[in-house]
Amino acid sequence: MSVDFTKHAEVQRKLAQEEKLDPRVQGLVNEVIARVADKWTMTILDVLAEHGELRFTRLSKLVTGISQKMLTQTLREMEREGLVIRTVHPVVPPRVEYRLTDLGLGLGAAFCGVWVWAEQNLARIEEARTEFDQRAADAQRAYPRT
Amino acid sequence: MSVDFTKHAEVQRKLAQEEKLDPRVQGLVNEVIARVADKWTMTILDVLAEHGELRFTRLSKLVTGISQKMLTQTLREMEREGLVIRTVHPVVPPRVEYRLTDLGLGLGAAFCGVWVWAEQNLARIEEARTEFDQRAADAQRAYPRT
DNA sequence: TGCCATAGTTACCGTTTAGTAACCGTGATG
DNA sequence: CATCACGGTTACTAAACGGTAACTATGGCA
Repeated sequence: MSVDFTKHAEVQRKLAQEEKLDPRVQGLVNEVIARVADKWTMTILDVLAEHGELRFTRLSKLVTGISQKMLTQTLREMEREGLVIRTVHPVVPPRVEYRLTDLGLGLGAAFCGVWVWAEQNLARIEEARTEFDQRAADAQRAYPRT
Repeated sequence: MSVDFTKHAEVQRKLAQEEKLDPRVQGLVNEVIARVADKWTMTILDVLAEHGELRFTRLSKLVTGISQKMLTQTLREMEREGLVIRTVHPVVPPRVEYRLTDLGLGLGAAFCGVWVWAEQNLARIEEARTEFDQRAADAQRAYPRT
């Protein structure tokens, strides 16, 4: 329940510093993050960080819920961004292996913090949600819509 | 160009550990991250971390490019997740202030790593992209579509 | 009387995204 | 000759996203 204001102040300083460094960069960084921080990309990053090198079918089983199409698509994008390396062995049936580049591993490490945050604060978020919804329902009862 | 394998191994251990902790959690965490890691949410988080407390109109000017609708919408979602606090002063014209909760500040801190990563690796990503596109163009020239 | 500012909400509509399911090539196998 | 495995690609469709513009409420002010 207590807050580490030292840490927060530090974060604020960091964020402010980056703003000052280069105003143009902000947009680019934001774009990169937006591109990289999507649902499937993060899950694939995680799975590849965990298992090292994986073939397409194996990957599709480990990334629960993804469709073949989205897996292909996301992997291509990640390859384009330089996050994964795609190795095709010219045999039949085809054998294609995917693994993270240094860049990909670095991103995995960076995301680790968010991952940990999410894990640690799951309960708090769910709590906040039900509380919010409760307040919304109360307001609804007080001022019902037409 | 060199790789810090120590760090990477560490990351892999961390990620693996978390997997083991609770398989159900993975889905939940992923959902939370997916919800939180969108373009506007991150930008707003950033701006609020930098400026502390802001009114609606001021916020809309600092978050360049956002429409009134999306700002309202995103702020409501963030409030629901417990990331921001919305304070309404019952005066006229209305005065509404937004600021981050501890949870929001914590998320900002966690994302800081990703932010730094993106900033540091911008060049490498752009490089990877042009390289990829070049290879794609070459392949295209070698095997033109019908 | 009419207009201002603030912080929204709502209706409408085009764009983007993601999922389903079918199809493709190839060589080995039955 | 037909089927399977593997790693895709493609067409179709439903849902979500996000932008514009108009509308809301309220008290103060000219």
